[in-house]
Amino acid sequence: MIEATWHSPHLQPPSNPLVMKLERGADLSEADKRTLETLSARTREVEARQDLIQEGERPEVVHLVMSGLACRYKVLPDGKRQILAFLVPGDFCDLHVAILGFMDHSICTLTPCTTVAISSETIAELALNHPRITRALWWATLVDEGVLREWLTGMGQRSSEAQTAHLFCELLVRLQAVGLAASNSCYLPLTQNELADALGISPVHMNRTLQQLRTVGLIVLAKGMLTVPDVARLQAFAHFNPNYLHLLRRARQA
Amino acid sequence: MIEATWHSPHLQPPSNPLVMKLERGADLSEADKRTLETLSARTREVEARQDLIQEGERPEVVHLVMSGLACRYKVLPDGKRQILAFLVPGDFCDLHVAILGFMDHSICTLTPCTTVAISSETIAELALNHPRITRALWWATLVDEGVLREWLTGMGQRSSEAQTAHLFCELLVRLQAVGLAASNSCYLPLTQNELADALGISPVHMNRTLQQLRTVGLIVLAKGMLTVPDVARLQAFAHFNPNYLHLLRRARQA
DNA sequence: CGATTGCTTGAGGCCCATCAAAGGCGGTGG
DNA sequence: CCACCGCCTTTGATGGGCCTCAAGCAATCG
Repeated sequence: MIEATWHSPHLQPPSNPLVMKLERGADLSEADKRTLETLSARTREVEARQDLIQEGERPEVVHLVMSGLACRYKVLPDGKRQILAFLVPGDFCDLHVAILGFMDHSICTLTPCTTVAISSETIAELALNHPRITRALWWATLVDEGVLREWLTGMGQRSSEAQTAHLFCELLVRLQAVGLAASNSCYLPLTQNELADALGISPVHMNRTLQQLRTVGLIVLAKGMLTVPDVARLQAFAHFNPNYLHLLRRARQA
Repeated sequence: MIEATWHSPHLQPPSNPLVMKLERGADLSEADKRTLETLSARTREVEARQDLIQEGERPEVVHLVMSGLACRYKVLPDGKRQILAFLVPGDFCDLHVAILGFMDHSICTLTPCTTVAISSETIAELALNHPRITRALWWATLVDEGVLREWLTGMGQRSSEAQTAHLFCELLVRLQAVGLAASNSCYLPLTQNELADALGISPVHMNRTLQQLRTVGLIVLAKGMLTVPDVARLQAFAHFNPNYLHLLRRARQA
């Protein structure tokens, strides 16, 4: 059962994923961490394949993913879908909407998710009284932009194999950063269809690309579990350089 | 001469492009506008094809384009280049670097440019004493992210013709927003090579794609001048919806 | 007037989309 | 408990979009 995998004991975040993530981007005090934990305490369970927000909406609250997997996406008039980002625990859905006013894309869950809705008043209060947290939130937003640039580069210039390998490297690192991945494996309950929509290729070709990566021994992917036999080799194959994720070295050593 | 076209009298911004742009994202007071004008007064001329910043750098200043055309880009180990964004007058190059610490991509001029370097102290002072300007700067950053999402969507899901048409629609609107385009035409001194690197296709295919758009009468593109005979038709062809540029309606009417 | 840069065109072939269909696998219900 | 169903994955066949290589042309410039 997909849900069980994300909730299985040894992959449960040892700490709050929001705190773990934001620590990578800013120096937070103990008080800051407690504030964030309180903030993310009031959770809500959402089923798989539910829209959290839709394009055009003007949400009053900011959504946050605390467990499960979600994605940003756009749908074109002809029905084609482009997945713009995968959201893992600790990721915000719509921090930007306070300034931009409305969503220019939608967000839906891919697996059952635990989410938190944070009121805009709370965000405003953070901005006033918690400068380090505010900085960390902006850091998270800017990292999202960095990831977007890397995806664009991959889609424009990399082969489908390299692009796929690169995505797996990225997800492994991001899940590790929130305590949801071992050193060379993680639960990744994405369908090939979803992967295809993220990489901009057809599902059939996605399937063949994965088979190719499996055949050469770069990945083991089955039953929602990704294992990377040789992480350095996969990273070399994908020319993966984690700089664009802007994780502090200090935090990485911890 | 490319330089001359950008400096030709009738396309000279009637007002400061930075002010014109930021007015689209926030309500600025007259004092705010004067502050921005003062800020952008100390300009520097840069030749075409010069790097303003390179990947990995930790610039001490924030760069701003006041005239000319520049781009964000990444180069892969095999030498392939992906252009991540076109920067037009009024656009910032590296606002994010104060929080992210280092550049995860490079920026170079495509035409001769006039740029401004703003010290990080000045930015910090703005953050402290000019909340509306600060908000406008964040707005600009978030719009950049929206543009990135749209580009990703185009690269993944649109045909090369639609993607190209979409880019032209975008640039026309963005240049209009800073007073550098007429209602259906603008100077656009991009080589087909540069366009190809932005769209993620080969230069040869870029050439054929442009010919196709010309043949069906959607665009006229020659000598660095883009003319769109029927803007609504081009927008319909590209399924262009300017929402993602987040230009305030209020300002759009002005 | 060579040299450089950008644009254009042709030929051949690969990558990838599309269409179609068959085989797992979990879940449901009789 | 097994038949059935839906979702996902896999496989084959075919065609087209796009890449690469290669060469010719136009415009600009020292």
